Amino acid sequence: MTKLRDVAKLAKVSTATVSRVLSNAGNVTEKTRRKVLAAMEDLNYQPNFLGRQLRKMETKTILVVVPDIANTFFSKVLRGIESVANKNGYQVLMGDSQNKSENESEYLNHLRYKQVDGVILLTARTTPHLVEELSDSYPIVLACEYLEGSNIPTVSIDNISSARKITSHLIKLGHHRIAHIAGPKNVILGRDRLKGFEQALAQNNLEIDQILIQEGDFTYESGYRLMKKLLALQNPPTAVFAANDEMAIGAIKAIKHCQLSVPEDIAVVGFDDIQMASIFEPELTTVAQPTFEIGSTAMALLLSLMKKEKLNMKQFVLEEQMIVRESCGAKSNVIDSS
Amino acid sequence: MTKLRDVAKLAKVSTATVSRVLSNAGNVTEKTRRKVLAAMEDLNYQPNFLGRQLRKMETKTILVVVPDIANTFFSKVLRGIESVANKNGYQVLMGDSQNKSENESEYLNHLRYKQVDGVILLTARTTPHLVEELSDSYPIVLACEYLEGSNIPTVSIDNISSARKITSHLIKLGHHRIAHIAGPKNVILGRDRLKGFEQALAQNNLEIDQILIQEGDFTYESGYRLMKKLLALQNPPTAVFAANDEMAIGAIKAIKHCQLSVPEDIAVVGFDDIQMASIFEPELTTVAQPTFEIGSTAMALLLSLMKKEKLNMKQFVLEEQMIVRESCGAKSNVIDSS
DNA sequence: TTTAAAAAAGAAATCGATTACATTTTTGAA
DNA sequence: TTCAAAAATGTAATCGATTTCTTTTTTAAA
Repeated sequence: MTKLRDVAKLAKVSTATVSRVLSNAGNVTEKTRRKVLAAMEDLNYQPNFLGRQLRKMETKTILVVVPDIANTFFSKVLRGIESVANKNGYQVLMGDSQNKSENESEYLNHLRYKQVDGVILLTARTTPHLVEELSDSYPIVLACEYLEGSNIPTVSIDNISSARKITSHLIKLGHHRIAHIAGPKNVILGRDRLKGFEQALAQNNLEIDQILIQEGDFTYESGYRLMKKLLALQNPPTAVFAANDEMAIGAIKAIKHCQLSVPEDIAVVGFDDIQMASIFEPELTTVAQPTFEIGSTAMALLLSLMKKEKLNMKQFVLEEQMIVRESCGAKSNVIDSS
Repeated sequence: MTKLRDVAKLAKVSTATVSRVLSNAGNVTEKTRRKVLAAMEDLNYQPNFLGRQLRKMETKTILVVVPDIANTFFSKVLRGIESVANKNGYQVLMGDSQNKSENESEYLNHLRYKQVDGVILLTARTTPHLVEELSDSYPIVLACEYLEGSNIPTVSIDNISSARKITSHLIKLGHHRIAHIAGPKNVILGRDRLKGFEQALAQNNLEIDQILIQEGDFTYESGYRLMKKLLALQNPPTAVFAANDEMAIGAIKAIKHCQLSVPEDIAVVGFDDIQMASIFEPELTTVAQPTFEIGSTAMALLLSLMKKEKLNMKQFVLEEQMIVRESCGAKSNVIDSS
């Protein structure tokens, strides 16, 4: 490994001068600059980042912690993050927490150890306490999920109101007995979407039947399993709101396996608008989050944080959009009523 | 930031002793050890990795470069990598090259700059030259893809033979006019699967009609678009082999949109066995790669490389498995003939 | 030509931990 | 008790680049 000092020696200048050439800092004659560049070329010199990072105490790298890389929803958020990061000279690294809070905390240590300059959490299952504590000293942004009653910079949509809207949509279509395949109770998204679901029922004076609320874990399998359970009820639901698209697809699959059809026998709606939502049959009615924008906003926020800028706004709630497709039966309804 | 020196001062020992306690190096009395640990506790000391890394010239981190995180196939390989990595005290970071070779090269620079100890490439679109060159000096393992005529450590399946097998399967089912929606020509996987396809035709004395070979880019959209093109032919194919599941699903969708059905009118098979392959309707006949094992083997290989162990075997070809489901029509055939 | 200001270049400290080597302390056999 | 070997601890160099502080050189106005 040739190092800066070797370049300096060959070019017959000091290490300081080489460093100045390296960082384009100015105050270097064109003549010396050429001499140094030639020496670098000669020795095929590559600066060692560890040295630079140690001195500058920065890595120009940020870490994104994802709960589950297999979930394509997050990949779009990542694209948003990367687009802003790269424009600003930052590298993006990903860590997959695999839905385990231990892994999440593990990744957060990268901050303590100065391995990355900042972190965007697409999941906040770690003890809120830890995130709060770290957030005091290091740049952290939460995206998609958030921490209740916390002041940590956050970018997300209003999950409660979106869930309320899509549930109301089912109610408007004439359903009274609506089930909810919920997300995990320990995840804020799960709790919020449940809350929105319950609010919609309450607003329409519908009773909340606890047996119709089943807690899944955002996977296809749990959607399938819980739907089977709901179908086995004496009085099964006529509509189901699943807390994400994967579970919704699982639910539809379960319904089909019972020789029933969607939306004719049971209407199903999901949440997230993953790619499969528009490919699967029936096409899924769901809530589309502005994924790319969530990512880019989060990264912009993180940049401000890293620059220690004064923030006049730390929490962003972006607009979501309900996308009506086939699985809720609205379209066939429209045709019927026309 | 409290540093090692502060701990040493508080514990009234030398920095060397603190370092020894930190690394459990032994040669420290239990008494001093306690004193040091107490001081660390007191100051809430967290070692700075940059310092350690610079000195030891290692980061205990490896980087996995993925061509497209949105493709769930890779997430399973990643799980295999992580499982072995974590057992050996390595952190896994991911970089998404977004199918661009510039990004790929960019990520490879992490090696030069000593930001990671090793790299696993799940994509090798960069100029072979660059990878070859880096591979001389740094630990690099290729997984899934490989470089022709290269000696770089690699873990993959035999794409040519798998493609040949699944094409032969279609031929055995009675198809003579089989199309291939290929992967990109500049990706070895694309070329290999095409080669296998052609071999199968040749072995069965079927003519290769170039119009039936369409080059896609592994995305759903390209599968859809190219299938539409194939359907518009005067003499369309009766079966299609798509080089991956996403394109296969796109193709099926296109067929359905033309009021035709799969497999009755046209049989379709894919490659990879992503989760959607068994959820989508009709369920996809495809080739299942041992994803987890590819990942774990690649990581094990990388570990040996990083330890500079002598390798008696550098290239691994793992067993794949053809999974026959509905989309090829074999099952309905079986029922017919029974 | 002189001289003050500006620009260029160099010397050496620094970032934080590790470690080779040196020194001190402890151990235990003679 | 003595003393050599082993164990514990300390000192200071080191990893590679950046940066502060000086010193030297250049520039340009007087």
